[in-house]
Amino acid sequence: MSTRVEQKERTRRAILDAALELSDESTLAVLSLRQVAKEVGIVPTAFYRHFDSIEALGLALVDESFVSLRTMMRDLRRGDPALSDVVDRSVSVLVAHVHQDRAHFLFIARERAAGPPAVREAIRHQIELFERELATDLAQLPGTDAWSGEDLRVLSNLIVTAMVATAEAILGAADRPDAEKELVEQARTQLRMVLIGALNWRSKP
Amino acid sequence: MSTRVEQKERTRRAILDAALELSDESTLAVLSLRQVAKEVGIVPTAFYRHFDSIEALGLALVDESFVSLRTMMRDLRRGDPALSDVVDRSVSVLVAHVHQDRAHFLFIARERAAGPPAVREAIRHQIELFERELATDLAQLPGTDAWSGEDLRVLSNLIVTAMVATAEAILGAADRPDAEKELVEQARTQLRMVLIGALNWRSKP
DNA sequence: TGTACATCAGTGAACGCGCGTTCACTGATGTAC
DNA sequence: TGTACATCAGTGAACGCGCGTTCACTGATGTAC
Repeated sequence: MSTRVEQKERTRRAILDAALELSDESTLAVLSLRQVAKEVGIVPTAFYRHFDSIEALGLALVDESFVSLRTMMRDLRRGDPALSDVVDRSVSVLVAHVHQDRAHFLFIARERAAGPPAVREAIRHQIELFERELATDLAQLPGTDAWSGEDLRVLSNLIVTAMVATAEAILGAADRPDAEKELVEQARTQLRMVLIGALNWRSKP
Repeated sequence: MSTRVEQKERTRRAILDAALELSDESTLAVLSLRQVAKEVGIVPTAFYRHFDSIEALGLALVDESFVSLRTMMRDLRRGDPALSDVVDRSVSVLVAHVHQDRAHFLFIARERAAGPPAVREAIRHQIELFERELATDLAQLPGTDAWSGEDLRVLSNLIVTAMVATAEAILGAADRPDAEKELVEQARTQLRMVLIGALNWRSKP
């Protein structure tokens, strides 16, 4: 096994980790190549051996973050899709992943609104893929036979929007367990309200 | 009437407008005092006659933006609170205000996620006030008698979250009227779904 | 196995630039008498 | 109304600093024979 290749990969990882950690406190937009290099312990010019620019680094971080989100999605699909406790389980899995992957969630939350256009677009696209997957899952639930594909998509969008907002609120409530507990309860109630609305919904013909 | 005071106010306005326009393309965090001064046509040091820092300027812009949102809220409350067309009217008013006050909405959308901590907190606080007002309005609707105050708050949060997401999506769909039309239709459907869920909801005892 | 050469991640000096902030200033506007 | 003084928004030079990017380089690792 080539030591040189391994070493390069290790440095690349260190750059990604440093950027993630540094953008925890501000934004990719104010992150300087020199700050990242200093944090990693390399000279600024060595950065270019790994990425063309901070923006390219940002796109790599988006990819990486959504790999983690897909793992969450897989966790969610595992187990009984019965409606009874699907809400509680979904919210619990979301909260667990927000804690486990805090840095990635924080990164996405920030850059979604304020990142460079290419980064924002990449995030928007990934969230849209997410919504489509959720729509497919929802179509499996009993009681959705009368729904149009369009209405399934609209419902998915609403659920994803609410879950994104919950994740962002939980990130903001770090180290305030009581506030987090309230947010979790709120998210569960909201999901239940939405599902009750959904089950009483009939698509226009 | 003092010309000196008027002139100072005019320069202050010009600084606020320039900052709003410049942060349209990026974020407050990367906005430099020198850029703003250049845009206004004053020397950088003159900035300090009006604001202590870019962050203080940001807080002033938050206040200003929410004045505009309160105008929107007032527009919404005007007219018949009957449930029949409350959804269509609410979404229409939101869309109209997003267009009319595009710069302010864009500013809030960005800084809400990526602004300096004090700015983020100010925005969070204003949105919370908003939710409370909405909860008060919802309590006037027929069919909510059986609701707890807590559930009213949770419902308000869900509605505000969905409307914020709609506003942000519309800002992102600038100059694509067909995409905007779809977003408007989606927002209406989502609000109807949520209200149907709400009307079939009974708070826990 | 040993040698000669190629690769390439990381180095370090240097550049011109825009930044926030300081300071003493200017001159038009405002005020007291 | 006229004069002498005070106020203060805006000026302009200067500072030290961190920035992205260029360039020629070094020396350990990898490869061909």
